[in-house]
Amino acid sequence: MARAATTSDVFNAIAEPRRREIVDLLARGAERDVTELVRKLGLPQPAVSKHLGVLRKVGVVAVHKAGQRRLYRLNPQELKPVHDWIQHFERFWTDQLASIKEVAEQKAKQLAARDRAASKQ
Amino acid sequence: MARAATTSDVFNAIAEPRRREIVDLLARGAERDVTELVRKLGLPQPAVSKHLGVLRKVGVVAVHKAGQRRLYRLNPQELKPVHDWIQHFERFWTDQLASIKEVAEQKAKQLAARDRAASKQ
DNA sequence: TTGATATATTCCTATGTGGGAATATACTAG
DNA sequence: CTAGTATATTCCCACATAGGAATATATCAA
Repeated sequence: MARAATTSDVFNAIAEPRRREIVDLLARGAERDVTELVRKLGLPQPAVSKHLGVLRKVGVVAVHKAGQRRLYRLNPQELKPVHDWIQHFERFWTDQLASIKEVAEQKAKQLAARDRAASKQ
Repeated sequence: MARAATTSDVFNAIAEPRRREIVDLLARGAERDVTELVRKLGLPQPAVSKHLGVLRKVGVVAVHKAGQRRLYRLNPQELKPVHDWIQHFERFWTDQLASIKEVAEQKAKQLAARDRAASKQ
């Protein structure tokens, strides 16, 4: 099999940095039309339309027509699977802080013990 | 340009479901050797080794030799960029609960109003 | 109508994929 | 050393990309 399609799920869709930028832009504020996104991203318009197409297919963004423009908005609940998955690992970097502190304290104790042993000789 | 390499960053590395499974397995517990992962995943050994190679290159897992086996462990802090990015959208689904409730209440009001209007005719 | 603007689509190509199969490498036991 | 076990690597292929260029489609304005 080849690599999964970018449109196969959210994880594949957001693997592309430009698409994450688009999501970021749509998160901060209201709807935006394509021209606005083109300007902010500094990408050619067809590239932006294609990225929007991918995000549309996985449901991360939604469109509606407004005259000759198309207004895109974020559909944030479609990002939730990513959040749910990554959240399981949150404890690791919280615990990590604690364990780094612990290790440091252990080392300090060992050094102190060594010093005491050395001074006895 | 073609699609970015799976080894180019964490986002691309974890886009593959099997690799997320591997991460999940390594998250629940201690180090595991390849054979163990092969058994749990039900994949051919070369496939597992290749997935581990990708995760190694982006730093999500680390290996050390133990005799003829290689023990893999999770390197959770490398997942943090994903967490940091997705966390920005957390507010959306918290707010969403509130807004779903609101919408439901609005609809109920509208239905009630329509019923009242109908009964007046 | 015609011309301009906004957006999407199509065609192209270089590239990297994931799985299968086979093989290479490394280590261990006897 | 030899056989066996554990793991990685190589070669294959069908496939989907992302960007570029060109074009199609839709809507507006005059």
